[in-house]
Amino acid sequence: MHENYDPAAVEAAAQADWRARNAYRVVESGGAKFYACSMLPYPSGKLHMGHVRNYTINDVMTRYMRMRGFNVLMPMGWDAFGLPAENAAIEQGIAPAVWTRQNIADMKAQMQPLGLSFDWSREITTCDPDYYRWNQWFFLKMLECGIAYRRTQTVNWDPVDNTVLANEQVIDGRGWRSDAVVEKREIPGYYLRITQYAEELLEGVARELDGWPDPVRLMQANWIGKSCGVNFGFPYTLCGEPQLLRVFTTRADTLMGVTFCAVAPEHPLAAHCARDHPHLAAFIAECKRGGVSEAQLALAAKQGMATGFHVTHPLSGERIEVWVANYVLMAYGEGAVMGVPGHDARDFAFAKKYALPIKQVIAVAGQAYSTDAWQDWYADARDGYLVASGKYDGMSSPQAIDAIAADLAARGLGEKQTTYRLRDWGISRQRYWGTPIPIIHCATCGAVPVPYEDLPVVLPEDLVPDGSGNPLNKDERFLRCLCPRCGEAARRETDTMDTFVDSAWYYMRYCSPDAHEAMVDQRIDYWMPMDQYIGGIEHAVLHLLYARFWTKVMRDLQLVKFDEPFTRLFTQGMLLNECFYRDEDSGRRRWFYPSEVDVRYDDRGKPTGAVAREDGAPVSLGGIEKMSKSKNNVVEPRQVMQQYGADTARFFSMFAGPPDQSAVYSDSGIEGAYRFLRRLWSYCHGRRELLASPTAAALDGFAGGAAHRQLRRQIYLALAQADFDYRRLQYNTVVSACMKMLNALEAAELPEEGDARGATAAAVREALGILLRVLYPVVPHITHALWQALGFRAVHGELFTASWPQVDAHALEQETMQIVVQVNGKLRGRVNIAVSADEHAAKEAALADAHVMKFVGDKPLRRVIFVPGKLVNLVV
RNA sequence: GCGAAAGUGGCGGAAUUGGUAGACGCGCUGGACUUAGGAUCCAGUGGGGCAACCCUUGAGAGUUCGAGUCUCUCCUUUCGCACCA
Repeated sequence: MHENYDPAAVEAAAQADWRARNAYRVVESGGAKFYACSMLPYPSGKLHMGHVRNYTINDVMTRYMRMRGFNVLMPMGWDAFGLPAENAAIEQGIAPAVWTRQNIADMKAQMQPLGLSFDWSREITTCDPDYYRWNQWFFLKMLECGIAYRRTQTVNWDPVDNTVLANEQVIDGRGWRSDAVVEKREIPGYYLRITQYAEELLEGVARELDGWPDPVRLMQANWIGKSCGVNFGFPYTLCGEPQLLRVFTTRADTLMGVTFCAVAPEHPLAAHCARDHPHLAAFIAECKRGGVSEAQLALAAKQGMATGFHVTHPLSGERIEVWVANYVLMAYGEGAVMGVPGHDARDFAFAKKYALPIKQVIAVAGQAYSTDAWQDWYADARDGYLVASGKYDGMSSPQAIDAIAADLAARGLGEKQTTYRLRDWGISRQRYWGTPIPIIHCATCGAVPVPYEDLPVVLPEDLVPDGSGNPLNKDERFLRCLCPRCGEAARRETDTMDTFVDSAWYYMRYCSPDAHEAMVDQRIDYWMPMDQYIGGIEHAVLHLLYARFWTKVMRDLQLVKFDEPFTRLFTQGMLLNECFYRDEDSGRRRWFYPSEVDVRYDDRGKPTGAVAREDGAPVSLGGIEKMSKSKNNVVEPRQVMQQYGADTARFFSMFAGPPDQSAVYSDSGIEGAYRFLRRLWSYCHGRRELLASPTAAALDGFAGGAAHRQLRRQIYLALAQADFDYRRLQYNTVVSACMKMLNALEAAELPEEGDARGATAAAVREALGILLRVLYPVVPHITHALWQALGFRAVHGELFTASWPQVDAHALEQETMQIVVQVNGKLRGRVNIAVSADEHAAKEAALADAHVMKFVGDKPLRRVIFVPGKLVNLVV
């Protein structure tokens, strides 16, 4: 054993041992299984300190569960399709396939030294044909059963680059590369009918996902956005034919307050009215300009224009004018709304702007209604009753909704309906680097599915996008094919699938990555549903909802037997860093790397400012921010690992804060972690001879002195805390428990001579055996080395197969204990009493304390509260 | 605008869920050892006060023998949704 801790040597040796033993390869062999998985990363090529934290959380969890006896699966893969590879291709002229595979190799190489216990034999790369062929296969299955279908979609179109833009590529209504004004275009695409599962997805949130964080469940529920109301129509006549202008409302009770109707600019009735109305046509065109993102639409001012067209009120028979309004969404409900300015804040504002009549039909006792200004109670459906509504007068809102819905139904004009905010999932992307949609377009047969036996449709990997559209459209080798139905020459679909398709089911493929004949095989019954999924909160809605939907479709096609894929979900926090800047004379803001800055403190340790090392002149504190290149506050794991080793990086990232919250990187925190590991090493080095000496004293008959008993108690108390915190995934306090153990060991004054030597050796051996095992999941390398050097391996086998230490209840026992004495709830003293003491004995002990008596005085005792093991409170 | 979460020393954060607030670490102060140390070790470190004591978990109320923890009203920050009819 070397005297000094040398992380590089320790870590290389430990990893060599694990490799030689194939320590993390896992098979489906009986026993309780535990499947824990981190969301698969995009291979950007750079490993981030944030990755280190995320995967260490996963690794700590699984190493702990292995020690608890579980058969643990912890896989890793790559979300390898997507836009960044195409952007890199445009910038660097490299094929996305080459760029992506190189990045994967780089990232894997950076991950390796961290000592993560992945079973690499199950690695998945989503751009491999062996993987994405099952995207294609399942897509065809979904087409067969009607879950997948084709329809037109509205997209952002860049008329200069001739390409479709994602919402985030539209900046101020212009293409991010070309700067051309973006148009909306209608093009055909494939959709998945996730709305068919809306109710089940919502019920699952409420009933089955109790292992998920509440914010995520809430976000999913809001995203699905169920609302119950009435769908009905306003009759009108068009070219002599009776028609209905259908609307959806949750407030049918306000139907008698309707003073106008409003339709979306894309509504067919709007187009009809605009034919002889150039002003209206111009207004509609104006509304359709700009991006399609909803956030942009929401910021636009409410505008509308009357059409001059009228419909009939379904109950009163009044003539109601139809308006076109930009705040009505074609995609929600019927693309048309009834306007009730009296009881809807938005309609109220609209009516005020265009001088439309406002009619009160709901009253609340004690509240005065005025059309001058909006008040929140106008829209309240709880306390109101109907007025000016004919036969419905006096009803409560819920009663009126039922009565009005029944009357509409009786006239054949409407019915109660449940709608969802959730919309079908459009999976077509006019992009090259993705899974080809397995469809062939034939001039006579139309869109024909590729036969199953012809899968996979392989994506050519040698194309280099240049920014002007999808290169597949120019690749004749790919395009040319024969129609599977009529055998004539045909062309392949060039759209590819959304990358959310890849991530919707990859975690199932880990269970049987080598299954060549099927998407998944029977091994999935062993591993799934996953016990613990780990990922960022940013995936709270889309990815997790798509994965749940995909699972339910797989279940309905009898591929799997479970309803929900992820039993528990853990959302880990981000790693942030300080940043520093100086505004230069040129007006430019210069960001300093934290290592270029010295922070100054006053005598109390309060920071007083910071100066740049290069010139000693002050710099400003920019606060704590997400690590980003532009702010110069990125820390590369490589630097930390080279200087201090992987264990220090792991230890720091676990100790920095609770794993579910964001944490701040700090150099002194890294130093502190390194200091602890060095102390641990040197303590063990100092005790190696004691531990090597033969000892007759077995722990069973261990009767050592008070110092020995105190040490054992401290160690086991810390073990109990660590075990509790491992179970609730609070690894920062696990680390703190380990620090307490080492502090206790270092502080213990144990005899090392004569008869007591054996007892001391036994106590220290027991304590270190526990400490090394508790610390192992966090810092597996140094503990591996110390376990061997101190002779534990010879007795108990390898550390990575060791079992979790049990708390010895006997060691925690004590004869007397300190309890707190309160007088009127204020802390006034501490007394030692027997553990077995009852309330009476505790009271007597408390009253015997001089300091306590000072506060009790001769006042009569009104009440005594005794909490065994904690305190006694004297109420006077 | 709607919804959610969170505010604890100079800092990161503990407090096993109503029972000793500030564990553990960082930083800072003093000391020891040193040619030197930004290495290591020892001691101190929420605020006020000479002291007895008093105050202290964003602010204010409330429930309770007892509140960081529960309730209400504000304030601040972060996140999510964003015209959802």
